[in-house]
Amino acid sequence: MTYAIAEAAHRSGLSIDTLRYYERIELIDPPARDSGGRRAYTDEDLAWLHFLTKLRTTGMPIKLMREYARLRHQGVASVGARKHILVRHREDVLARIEELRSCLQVLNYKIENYERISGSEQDRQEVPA
Amino acid sequence: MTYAIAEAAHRSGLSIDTLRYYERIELIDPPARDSGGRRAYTDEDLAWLHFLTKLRTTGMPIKLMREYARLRHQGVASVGARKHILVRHREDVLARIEELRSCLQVLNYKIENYERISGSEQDRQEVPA
DNA sequence: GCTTGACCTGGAGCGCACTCCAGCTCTTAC
DNA sequence: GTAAGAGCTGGAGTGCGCTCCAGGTCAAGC
Repeated sequence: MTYAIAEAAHRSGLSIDTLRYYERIELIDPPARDSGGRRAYTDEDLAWLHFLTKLRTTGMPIKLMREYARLRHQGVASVGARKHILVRHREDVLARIEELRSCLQVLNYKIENYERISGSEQDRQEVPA
Repeated sequence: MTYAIAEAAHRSGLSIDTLRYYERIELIDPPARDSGGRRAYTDEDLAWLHFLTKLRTTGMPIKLMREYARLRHQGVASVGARKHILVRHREDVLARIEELRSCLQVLNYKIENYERISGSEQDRQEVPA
């Protein structure tokens, strides 16, 4: 089973242009081509794309994703290096979640404040900032 | 108490250039100037900057921050609109946290997988993608 | 056999959020 | 009074991650 680029785009949630872009910058291997020279993505290609989108979503820079993709070509010899990248990235993601959570508290505080202001009729007594 | 731009940069965690940039794009009001024409930031300015950095950290686009800053000038009349922005943004942040969490599971799965591979001596039997 | 539509390539363009630069002024310390 | 250093302005440049475009090919349906 293979997929034309439009279908691969649909399934991966990326645009057609982005798929070709990812290929150009060597994030993904050039997929097979059909008789007419068109890209034919396999399920394996899609699985890799799916994983890449997870890395992107979590904010991994494309440079590092490329590094990871490069290591992948070296097979089992690079397992340690790849694991290292993912473990470090996991730390980044956890830190990011914590950061968001801490900002959330500020947001909550501000929102509560607005509720107090509009709840009461005391005008013009807004807390600065 | 006022602060020179270098000190304001230090305290806000932004760069001097970014402070001037934020002023240019009307994210912050032009601060007072000292006798020599140099910017003199107040504690209130810093408090606003501090809040802005929270919004930035949580991924609010600068356009929306500008809108928020604009509303702020309208005083109490805009409290509803400002609250609305923050409430919507809070939803975005919560959704983002959930997204990160879900990606974390994929990451964990991959890392465990790598641990199985390098733990056993079975080479070349890597799960695709 | 001709139109239509998906796909192809190489390369240019874009939006965002800064970041840097040249050339100037102003204060402070010697 | 002069040299150093912080700050000033307007404007150009940067890096990232796409996104768009022109001009062409190819296969399928009428």
